[in-house]
Amino acid sequence: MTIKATEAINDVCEIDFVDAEKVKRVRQKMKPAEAVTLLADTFKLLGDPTRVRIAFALAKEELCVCDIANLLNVSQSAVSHSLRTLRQMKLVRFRRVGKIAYYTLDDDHIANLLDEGFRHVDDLLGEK
Amino acid sequence: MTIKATEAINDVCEIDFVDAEKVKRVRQKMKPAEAVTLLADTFKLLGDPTRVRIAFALAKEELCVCDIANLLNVSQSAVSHSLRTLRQMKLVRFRRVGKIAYYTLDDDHIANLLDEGFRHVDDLLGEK
DNA sequence: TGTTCATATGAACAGATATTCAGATGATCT
DNA sequence: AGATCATCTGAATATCTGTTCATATGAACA
Repeated sequence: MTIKATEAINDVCEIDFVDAEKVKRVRQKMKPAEAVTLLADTFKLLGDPTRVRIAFALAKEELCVCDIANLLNVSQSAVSHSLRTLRQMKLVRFRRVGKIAYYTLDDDHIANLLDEGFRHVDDLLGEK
Repeated sequence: MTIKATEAINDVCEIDFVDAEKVKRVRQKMKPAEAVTLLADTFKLLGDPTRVRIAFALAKEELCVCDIANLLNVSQSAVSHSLRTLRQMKLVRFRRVGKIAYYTLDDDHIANLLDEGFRHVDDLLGEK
């Protein structure tokens, strides 16, 4: 049994699938494009050392913009920009007390992602 | 008790910490720069829909380049480029059988990251 | 009201990135 | 050896991204 591969993209090998059954099985498990895009956007957000550090710090304590900037030795503007994108993607949330804005992680999943991620890199760094 | 903030970056508010104790506590918990950079690079790698789909598919089955390209409807060249970066960062591993290269996830942590990530976005998408 | 302070924001620039294209490599088969 | 096939790779390009700079906002306080 063979299945002709799509020819929409000319660079794709125009042969039959190497293992059509396997591909079929995987295809059924794939997530909808909407979820994939959203997940990629979430990872992309964490794909920056400054934002990783911000998120990690906020996983430990609720912090205001100014303290984050000082803690990480990054300009207030840069922190604010980062926090906005993190906010837009619902990774962090904040409450305002007077002129001070206190930020926290909005979601336990994010703390879990960071933990699992650090476990991964610790393994990598430990291998040497 | 007050601690004078660093003045290295002029945009940072040059005031004392809003909560010096809290900042001190967090600072002690922060991860070394090396680990942070590596983690950010890992997230960055997953911050792309194509690579999320590749990694997710490889979490389910071992697949060759050609089948991945056909499955995801992406050019073989693009898949190969993506796989190389995933390989360099030790997210995937491959074995070669003749001319065919079979790829799998190199690390359970990555599958866990994807699972936790999809749980997060499913929550987000469910809220609407 | 005027000043100071914490935060937010828009524009702009430098550096990074994903994809495409063209061609290389190395394995299989005739 | 020559042809075909799967995969890899370098260069080029168009797009995106993080930071900075300058400025705006809006709260607190004198």
